[in-house]
Amino acid sequence: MDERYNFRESEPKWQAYWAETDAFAAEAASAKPKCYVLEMFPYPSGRIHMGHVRNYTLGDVIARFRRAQGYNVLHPMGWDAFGLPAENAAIQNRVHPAKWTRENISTMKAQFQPLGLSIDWSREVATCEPDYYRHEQKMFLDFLAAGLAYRKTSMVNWDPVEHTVLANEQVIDGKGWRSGAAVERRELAQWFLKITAFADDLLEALETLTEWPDRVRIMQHNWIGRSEGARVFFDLVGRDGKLEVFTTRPDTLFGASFCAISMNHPLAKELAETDPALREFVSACNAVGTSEAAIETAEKMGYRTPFSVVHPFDPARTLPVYVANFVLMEYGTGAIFGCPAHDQRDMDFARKYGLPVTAVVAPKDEDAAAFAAQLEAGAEAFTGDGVAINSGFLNGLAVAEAKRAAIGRLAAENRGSGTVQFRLRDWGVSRQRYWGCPIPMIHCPHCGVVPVPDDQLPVRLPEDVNFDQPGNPLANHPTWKNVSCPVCGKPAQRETDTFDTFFESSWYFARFCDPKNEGAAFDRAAVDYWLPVDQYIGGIEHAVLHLLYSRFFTRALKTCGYLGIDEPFKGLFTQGMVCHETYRAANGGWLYPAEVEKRGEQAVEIASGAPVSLGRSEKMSKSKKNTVDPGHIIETYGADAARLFMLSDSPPDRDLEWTEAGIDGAWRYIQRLWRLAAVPAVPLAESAETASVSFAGSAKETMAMAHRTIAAVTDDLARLRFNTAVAKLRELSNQIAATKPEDAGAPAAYRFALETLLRLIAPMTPHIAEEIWQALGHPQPLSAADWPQADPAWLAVDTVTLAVQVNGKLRATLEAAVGADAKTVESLAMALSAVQTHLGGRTPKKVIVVPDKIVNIVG
RNA sequence: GCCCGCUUGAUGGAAUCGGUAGACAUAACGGACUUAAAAUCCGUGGCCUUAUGGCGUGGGGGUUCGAGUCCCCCAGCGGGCACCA
Repeated sequence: MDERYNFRESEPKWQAYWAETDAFAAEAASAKPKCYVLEMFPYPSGRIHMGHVRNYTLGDVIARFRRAQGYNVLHPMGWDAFGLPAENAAIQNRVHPAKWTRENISTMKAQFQPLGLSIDWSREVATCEPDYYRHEQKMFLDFLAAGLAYRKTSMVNWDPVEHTVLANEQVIDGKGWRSGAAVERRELAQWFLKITAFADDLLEALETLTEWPDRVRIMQHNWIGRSEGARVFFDLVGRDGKLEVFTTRPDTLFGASFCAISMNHPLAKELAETDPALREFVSACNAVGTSEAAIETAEKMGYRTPFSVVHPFDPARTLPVYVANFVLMEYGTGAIFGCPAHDQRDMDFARKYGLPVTAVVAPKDEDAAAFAAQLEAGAEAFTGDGVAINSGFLNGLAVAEAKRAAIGRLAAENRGSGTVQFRLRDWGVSRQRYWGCPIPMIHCPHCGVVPVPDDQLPVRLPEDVNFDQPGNPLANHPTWKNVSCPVCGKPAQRETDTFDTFFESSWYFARFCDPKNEGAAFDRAAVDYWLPVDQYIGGIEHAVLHLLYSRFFTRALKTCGYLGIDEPFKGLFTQGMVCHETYRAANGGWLYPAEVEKRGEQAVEIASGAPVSLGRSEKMSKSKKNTVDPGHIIETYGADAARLFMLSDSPPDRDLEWTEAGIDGAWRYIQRLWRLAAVPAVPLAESAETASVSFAGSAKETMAMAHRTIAAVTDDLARLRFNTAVAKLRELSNQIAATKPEDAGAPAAYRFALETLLRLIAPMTPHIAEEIWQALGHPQPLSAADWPQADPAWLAVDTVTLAVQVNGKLRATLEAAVGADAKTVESLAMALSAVQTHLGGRTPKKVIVVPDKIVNIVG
């Protein structure tokens, strides 16, 4: 063996070997238990970045580890290939989105190869290809038939930059999730998927996802936003009809002093037609905007309509109806009743418009009359628990009981009912864009909207489009959209909207189970075998987008008989971001790390020698130029060093700070590992057989640590604690190097521990592990070797170090036999001079002995 | 405003059940080797201190023989949701 490890030779050699031998192909039929490991597939943006390297390295370690443990592993890769960047590239560079996308895929695939990932490339899919998207067109038609898809005209979020509609989940703080442009409200006819049909189930099933991070479950829980309450009908005074209101506090109905409706409420719209003052009020409200800051500072504004309503529990009382800027048409019924005493916003509104405040809940132990007087005079609403007062038949009931009683009376009198309201709304999937899956529907002037018949699928995207005019190229295409109606045969037009690209990513994990199937999306037996995904890995940014859509889609597919499960991802892991320090030149411009050289605490620009100011570490991004090119890193340090550093320091769910020192350290360890074999401190035994060898001194300790490390690393990898696994492997390396040749059994211990180290580290740094394994004379590759087993005999220890405390402070340690009884340990401890010194002659009041751990002498 | 998470040496982090705080690294420093540098090897390393002493896991309080870990209050940082009735 050479004294230095040459990754430039070794890494491509092993990658070629794995490819030639189909080393990572999943077995079709297997007696082994299955394990489906999946990382969120990438969008083919053009080049891979460090976030990809981290994501796919984490998945690869799990896949290789499980394979070695004897699982039939499915570890596929594909491309989330539809999307807007391809269209933007088409507009800017006059290159067709299909060409741009396919070239990016081949570039990125080539960039993935040198990472040495254990991927089954035979299952690769790209969602922009008709052999993929044809199946989701069929799924959509099945959803339509099952009542899970529908078309309606509604107010939608319109992104003025992307010229398309966005789903609620894609609007962040009033801005488009990708463009950052302020979203406008528009009324459009759209296709929707009925995600609300599963609202309760999606919420309740979060409990069963025990291998998901809590915060993702909480985020989905909040997003679904279930609230229990009541629907209440208020009779309108002087005209037919009722005003329907949703409330979570039917117990406070006796405290109602007004009703308020949204300016988009049918009653408000009707009134606006004849009331110019209301129209003026509406435009004043619209001018405020919907950004976070605008909403926070916006004043509660109301417009007094001529309408009033009758109180449901007291026909003698009427309440005025306002149009108010804070009532949303999209939530509940677009109308509320206001109870100022017990809702701060209603209180603010009542004070502003001189409406009465009546306390109807008082804390249990306070004087009701005094509390009510104080509340009604003040400006703070009381929202705590208590007992109903001033509330007729509800008086004396606690809040929860009063809610039930109020709902009971409403229902009995046909004035309302208990109901559950969700924040979640149906998923709008229409996008006015070209580079997406065509929605397989046809608009016929005679027959209405009709589905494209199965035998005419797929509806292919036409390639001959141009991007010279704004808007959707499909809508501007001269011929594509003109078809004959499949029902009546007369001229009709295709739907020119395409699906939201989250449609494709909502079922790709199922396609990987049977990726070449032409007749169907996938074979039922294949998904029954492979799904759910055992370990899914990706960024937290999809906590409510992709992950919620996929959970819905799986249920919808089950409804339509495609598969038999509810939850697509059994285990979910959300990895942290890859961050880097930021650099700014004197002129304020950002600088790439490659343009900066650090000299001690100072940093200077290499080209000019000018000082550079150091900024905080942030997520790598092109805009701040704090990026490092994965290709460059692999060329300089090799894939194993890059992978090792990705896994070493930070726990995988936390952000990782990429540093030069860190990758250097990983590189040095790779070389150190090589030297353990190439320049061994102890001549290696012929084989790793240790049963017939007797060990002493450092050799014995090396053996013991090797076995301890097997147990610890196996546990760490199963729990995705890669950083601590690396630490333990480094400890074992240190121990191997410290093995003394003169100690009995040293050659066997050295070889055994080294081979153990290689097998344990192989999932993380597979190339060098294979190389050394081969150099040690193994004819079979390490990638085909079994995972090592710790020998319980070596894990057993006969003595243990106990901490000795006096009054809770550590004063000494002592060696005792494992399992030594309390009396023995106590007398050993009392005999220690440090204990006697600190006791200062006092007699112990109490001695606590925790076997094999600690003795605490209280005196 | 509501919900969630985090806060440990110069730095990333470890401490899995309440039981020896700082594993393993990175940076630094001292030494060996070298003409020299790099690499490598050996060593030092929480703070204060004359210490066999004291203090120490964001701050304050509590429970406990014992708290980084549990409870209460507060602060800072990060994230999610938000005129949601």
